[in-house]
Amino acid sequence: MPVTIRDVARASGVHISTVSRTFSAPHLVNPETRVRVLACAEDLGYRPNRAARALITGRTHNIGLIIADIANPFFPPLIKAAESQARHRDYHVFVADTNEDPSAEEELVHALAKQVDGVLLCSPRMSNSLIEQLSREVPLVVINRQVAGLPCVMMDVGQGARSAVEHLTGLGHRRIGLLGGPRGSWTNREIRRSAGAAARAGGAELTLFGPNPPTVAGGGGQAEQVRRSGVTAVLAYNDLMAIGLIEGLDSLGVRVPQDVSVVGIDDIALSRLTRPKLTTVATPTGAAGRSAVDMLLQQDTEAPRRGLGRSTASGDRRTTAQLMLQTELVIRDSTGPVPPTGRTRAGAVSEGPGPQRPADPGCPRAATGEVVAS
Amino acid sequence: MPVTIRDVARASGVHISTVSRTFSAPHLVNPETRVRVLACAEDLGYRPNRAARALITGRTHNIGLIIADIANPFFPPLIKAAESQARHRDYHVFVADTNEDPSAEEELVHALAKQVDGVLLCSPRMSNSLIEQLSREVPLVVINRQVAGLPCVMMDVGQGARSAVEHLTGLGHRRIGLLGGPRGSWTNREIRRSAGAAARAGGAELTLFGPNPPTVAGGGGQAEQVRRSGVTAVLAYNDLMAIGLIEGLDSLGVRVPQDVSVVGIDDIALSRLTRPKLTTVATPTGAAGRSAVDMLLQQDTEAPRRGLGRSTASGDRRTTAQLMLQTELVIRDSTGPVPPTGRTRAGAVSEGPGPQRPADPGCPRAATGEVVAS
DNA sequence: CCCAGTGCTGCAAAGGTTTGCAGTGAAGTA
DNA sequence: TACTTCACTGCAAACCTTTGCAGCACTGGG
Repeated sequence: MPVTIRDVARASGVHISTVSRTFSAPHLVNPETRVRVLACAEDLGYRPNRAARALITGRTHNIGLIIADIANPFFPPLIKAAESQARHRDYHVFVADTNEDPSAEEELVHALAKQVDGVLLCSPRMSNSLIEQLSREVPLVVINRQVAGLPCVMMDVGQGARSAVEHLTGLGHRRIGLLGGPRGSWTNREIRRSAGAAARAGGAELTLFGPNPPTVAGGGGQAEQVRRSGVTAVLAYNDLMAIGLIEGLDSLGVRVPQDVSVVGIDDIALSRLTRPKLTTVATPTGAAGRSAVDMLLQQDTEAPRRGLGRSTASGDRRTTAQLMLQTELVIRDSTGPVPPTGRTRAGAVSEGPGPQRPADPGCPRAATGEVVAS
Repeated sequence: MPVTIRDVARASGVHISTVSRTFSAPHLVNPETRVRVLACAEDLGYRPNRAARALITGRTHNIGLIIADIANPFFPPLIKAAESQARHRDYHVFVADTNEDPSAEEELVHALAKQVDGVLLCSPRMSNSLIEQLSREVPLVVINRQVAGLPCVMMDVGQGARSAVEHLTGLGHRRIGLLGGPRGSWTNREIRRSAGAAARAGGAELTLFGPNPPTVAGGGGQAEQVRRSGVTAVLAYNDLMAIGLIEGLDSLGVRVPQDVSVVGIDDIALSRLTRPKLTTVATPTGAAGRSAVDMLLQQDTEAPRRGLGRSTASGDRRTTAQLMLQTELVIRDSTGPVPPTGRTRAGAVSEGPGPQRPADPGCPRAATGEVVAS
């Protein structure tokens, strides 16, 4: 039923190789023949079978993009940017979602392996060693994570976290919470490290809440703990969690930013729509998507799949680029000066009663929180 | 460099067909041989080439999912549901985004055609005839649209629009705006038709604003026109536009729902996070994704790709299922009674000065809006 | 002793395409 | 005329699997 190159050859009275060339190297075939073949192909509705073509050329002109959670609005801009960049270079992007599940990630890399020319691994949750192993099966570019020997594009979320914490200490906050993200996240480790250092430098104490799923619910679920801990400001793993936390605090009667300041990370579109508008660390997601595609395609054209280049197994560790993109703190309405009644060690000046803090049931230090730095 | 079945055969001292069977029909090979082959395969890191396998079996175990705009939070739940359903049946889903561009849709169907066993076309913007034509190239299931002769899963957005308008007329609104979606959208036509009928039945006048891109910006861009038109309530093509409209109205000093009521469609997660919480028509996106996968896979198993079944060209139009899923109005905080000072024809009782309407510069009727029904 | 059956494995064709090489005929050159 | 060049086209191998069929060595029954 499906029409093949053979049908077209028969219909137009030429050999299949001529039909093939009509599509993949038109300048090699006589113009007259070409139009005839093209006409027949059009007639029959022939389309070259891309799978069969890939089998022999070793090129699919597809890119796989594996995403931890497509429902997180952080990713769509990255996806769009990658797609647009790929389109310019005549590639298609296939996206797959893993539900934050490491085993699904591995599974998907295998599934994609021979159907794409390379895979963009976005915020992977699996182990470094597994990633390295998979990279022998198909060219990989890792986004939002650093793994040695592989091309990576990262966002300098450490710098962002530092700026955020400095912003908070600058506002007088001395007891800051860190709303942690998912286990296994490189970004999470970076944030934690840098925020810890910045807090120490600013004379503040950092309390960790987590790990949590990086979702609105994940943020909201810690509202009670945050309230009880007595922190006056929180840096969240991402905007979604920050928004969830604000929601949760709100329903507990804690106002943002009057009672507690909250800052997110990512600067998703949504962060401009909530009330209060979210102070957050903007990450260059579009640039990340574009760069990742570029790096993959460059690596791909450098290393011909077939024929020469029979890379001498060892010792040709290509100079794998690792790209670090800058982030930027965007100050909006969810952060403010430390509340007058807040028990900050630095002894913020009390300016009268001010807004009433919610009841604090005798648990002035971290409730479930672990003190990371002080 | 890539290790093939031949390498494994050589290493384990058997014929390639035995290796093949070890993976695709293990019960046909001697247990001893099997473990030896498996060991060698493991050793060499062999993975069957899915593209080559697909070439001969005619099955890829992949499903393509083409989405109009991945950044629209309406889609992720559908994608997730489809993926999970597919996973249960041992299929993978590849998602592709078209940026609401009809030509990208066609392009993508071709690109996916031979690399998947079928394609789910979600909210397509191309013409019916083109869709039918493409369906001869690869099995198709259409979501959010009705096209004759093809399996479709739709949401009864007409019923939803009707409920929404009835809700509004029940609140006393007699001048209702319809914030239209993108050109070429089946959903848009359905909404318009049903909303028009419901308005007529309720004695209300319906004013159309649009078409617009189905985004926050698309909704916000009509805020000025909506204000000038004098409508007291608006039904938006989707939640995103509703939210954008609310934002836009807010910055014009028009309050929702006191001055104008707004209802969206889709019930995306975001609609519970905005202030005011959005009244909207909930659409069963998860069920749609699951059903679409089921329909595709059923159709796929019915029709063996190779060998028998050589369908007699005409006359075997399989009874193509068309599924209509129910929708439901969710009343939250963005709708309220018609404002006392509103110039409604039904003559709502004036209850004193009430909230001041914004200045209306002598343009009491539809500004750019087209009256659809009255 | 023959035959059928069983359990496993090898053989080779098939799937749709690309591509190096060789062959064709015609035109151009000496 | 003979030789080269040129533009085009056909041939066949190759890519990596799967799978129907046949062959093999045994076993057990008649």
